[in-house]
Amino acid sequence: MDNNYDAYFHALSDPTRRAVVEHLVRNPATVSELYAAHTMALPSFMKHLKVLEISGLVRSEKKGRVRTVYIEALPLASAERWITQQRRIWDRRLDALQNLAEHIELNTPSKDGSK
Amino acid sequence: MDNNYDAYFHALSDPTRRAVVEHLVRNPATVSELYAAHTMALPSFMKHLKVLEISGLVRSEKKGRVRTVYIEALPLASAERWITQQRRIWDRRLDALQNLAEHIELNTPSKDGSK
DNA sequence: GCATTACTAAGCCATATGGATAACAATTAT
DNA sequence: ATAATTGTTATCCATATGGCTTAGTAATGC
Repeated sequence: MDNNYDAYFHALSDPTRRAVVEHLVRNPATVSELYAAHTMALPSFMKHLKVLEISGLVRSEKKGRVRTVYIEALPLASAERWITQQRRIWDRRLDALQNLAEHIELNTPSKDGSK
Repeated sequence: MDNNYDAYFHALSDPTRRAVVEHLVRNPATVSELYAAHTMALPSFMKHLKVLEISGLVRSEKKGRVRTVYIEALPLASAERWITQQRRIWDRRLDALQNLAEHIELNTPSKDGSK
């Protein structure tokens, strides 16, 4: 079921790597193109790409001396689903509490003190 | 705008911490209650809680000797939104490519070789 | 008051992380 | 053939992380 959450979330926990993802969802890009937006040394940047690739969020192919990097949609969707599911459970709980509050309000004696 | 993505995603990159989140979206819980499901030493577990709390994904209050932990909905939603947005951009791109493909197909000479 | 419960603090340790530099391919352009 | 481009490999470094133990403190229960 593609549950590599540790790696997915770890990969997304760094701003450089999120910037790469933000680039790649718009267009595949070569290492140089991706690197252009950043100021660190290239080998440092390459490490980030490797983290992304090992996690599975990204795939790459080398042709000649140029490596092109592509986003992988499924892992991103998988990470999204985990969060969405948690939020949904939380939302349902809020609803339940809300309903409970209304129910109590309806059955609570008002100012007249009637039991 | 509550953009603490580094901390949010880092917090979610550990299975122990995700388990805590999964628990807390259903119910607030004390440290002991949360700890019950885990086998590591308590101080190790506490470190995970601290990571969650510093990130902002979680809030806690101490009453007497008991600390109760609550989920914070907004950061979770914020992390979700970041991913959702990336996926949407990616989806739109796919649609565009799909449309392009159809367009080309319509305007492509078929077997008869007609121009 | 004393024991138990529920954390908290301090410090140790091995490994991971995020940065750097230097040197080395391997392609492609001139 | 040489030079320039585009990565890659190998090391090094400081700090962070995720685990541990040991020794507290502060509330509560008996």
